[in-house]
Amino acid sequence: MRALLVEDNPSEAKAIELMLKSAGMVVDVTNYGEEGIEIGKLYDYDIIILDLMLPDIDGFEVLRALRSSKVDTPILILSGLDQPPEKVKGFEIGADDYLTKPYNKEELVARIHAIVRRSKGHAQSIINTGKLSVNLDNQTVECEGKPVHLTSKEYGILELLSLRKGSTLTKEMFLNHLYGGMDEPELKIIDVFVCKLRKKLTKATEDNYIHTVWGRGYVLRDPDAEAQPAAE
Amino acid sequence: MRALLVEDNPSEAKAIELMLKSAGMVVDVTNYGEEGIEIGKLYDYDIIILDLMLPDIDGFEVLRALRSSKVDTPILILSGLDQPPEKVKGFEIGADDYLTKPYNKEELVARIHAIVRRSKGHAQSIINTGKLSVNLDNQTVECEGKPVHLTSKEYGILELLSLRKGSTLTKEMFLNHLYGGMDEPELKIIDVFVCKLRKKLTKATEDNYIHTVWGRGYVLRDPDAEAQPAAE
DNA sequence: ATTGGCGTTAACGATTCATTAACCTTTTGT
DNA sequence: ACAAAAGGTTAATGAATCGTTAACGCCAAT
Repeated sequence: MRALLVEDNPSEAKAIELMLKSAGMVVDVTNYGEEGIEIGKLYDYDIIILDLMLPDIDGFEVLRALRSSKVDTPILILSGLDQPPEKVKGFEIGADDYLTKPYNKEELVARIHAIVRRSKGHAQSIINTGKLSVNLDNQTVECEGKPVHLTSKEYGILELLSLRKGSTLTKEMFLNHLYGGMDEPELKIIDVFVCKLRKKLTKATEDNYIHTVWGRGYVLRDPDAEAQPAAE
Repeated sequence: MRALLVEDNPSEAKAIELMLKSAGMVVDVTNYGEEGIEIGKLYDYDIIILDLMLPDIDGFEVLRALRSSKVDTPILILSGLDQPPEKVKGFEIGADDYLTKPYNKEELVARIHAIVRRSKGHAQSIINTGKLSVNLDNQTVECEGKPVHLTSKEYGILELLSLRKGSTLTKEMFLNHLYGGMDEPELKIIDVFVCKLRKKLTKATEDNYIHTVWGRGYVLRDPDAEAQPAAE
C-alpha cells in the first residue's frame, strides 16, 4: 500500500512515517502543501494523509486543488483544531476522514486501512478468493487456515490483486503500488514477483488464481466461479 | 512491564516505586500533574498510577487531560478521601480502578496486575502457550511444571510476547516495554535477548515458540495450533 | 576485595530479500 | 510458418536484516 504524507512538523512527520512503515506501507513524505499537490497529482496513491497546518498554504487549499484536478485518492485530514465547523468544511470539500490531534496511534493506522478498503469496495478487512484469504490489517495470507508465508513484495502484489479482484491490472499499476519515491525498478520485476507468488500459491492451494491477460496485465479470479466474463 | 507513577509526596512516591520495582516493573515517577500529562502522552505505559493529591493541579484534571488526548493506558487512582461520589466521578472520567489510602501493599500490586492483564484481553494471570506457562503475578515461567529460569529482561520479552500472543511486535515495542526513563539502549539489544530467550526455551521445550517476521519483528505462536509455515 | 550474574555493545557470519540479467517459452500478426 | 513482442523462469549479485558469540563494565552478594 502506498501513502503520501503531507506534514510540515519534521518530528511529527518522522513519527507518522515510521508508524505507517511498520504497518507495512510504502510512504512518501513532503513538508509543503504545494509539493503535496504536485506529487499527489503525479502518482497514484492509495491514500493521502494531510495535515491542515502547513507553512506555505492552507491544508484545505491542498485538498481543494487535488479534488479540482480530479484526483480521487482518499484523503484523511489531520487537524489540531477540534472545531466542528472545520470538520464539516473538510468533508464538504471532499475529505474522506478527519482525525483531530492528538489521536491514538493505532487508530490512525486502523482508519487508513478502513478508508482504503472501502475506497476499493470492500467492507471486510479479509478478502476471500477461493481457498485463499488475505488479511489486509495483518498483511497475512492463509489457505484454508494454514498460513502462507510471502515476502513483503509478494504480498504487495497479492494485496493489489485482491483489492481489485476481477479486474485486469497493468504492471505499471503494480509498480506504483509497491514502490514509493522516485526510484522505481524496472517493469520486469513484476513478472518475477508474479512468478514467485504463483509458485507459492499453487503449492499451497493446488489451484490457479492469477491469470495473465496477454498484453494487458494480470487478474485475480475465483476458480470456483465458472463463467469467465471479460475482465475490466 | 512499564508503569508511570504520579505522586507528589516524596516518601510515599519512593515507597510505591520500590514496591513496584521489587514486583519487577520498570517505573517512571513524577511529582507533578502537568508532567504526568506530558510523559503519559509521550510514552506508551502499561499502566499509570495516579494520586489525586497533587501540588499543581487536581488529579482528576490529569485523568481528564490524558483521556481527551486519546491516551487509553489503564489508569489506577490512589485517593486519601473515601468519598463514594469521588470514586464514581473517577470511573466516569475513565479510571480503570480506584484504591483508597491506606491500602494494602500487596493489593496495589495485585490490582495493577489484574488491570494490565484485562487491558490486553487476558482473564487469567497465567498465560499458556504450548508447553509453556507464564505467570504474570510471580514473573515466573514453567515448562510442563518445571521452572525455567529467565533473567528479568528475558522475562520482559516473553511477557510482552505472551500478553500480545499471535501478533507481530516490533523491536521498538519491546524497548518501550523493557526500559523506562529517557535512556534506552540500542535496538540491537532486543535481538540479543531474543536469542538468549530462544535458547533457553528451546532447551526446556524442545520446540520453537518465537518466530521472526522479517523486517517487522517477532511473534509468539502456539506450535500445536497450526501446521508448518509454508516453505519457499 | 573478589566473584559471579546480568546488561550492553561490538563484531562477524549467516540468512533472507530485492533486483537485474540472461535465457527460454508462448502468443500475436503477417 | 516466421519473426517480433510479451511473458515465464532461473541464477547471480548485492544490500538489508538477523543470529550468535565475545568482551566489557556494573552491581550485588559473598
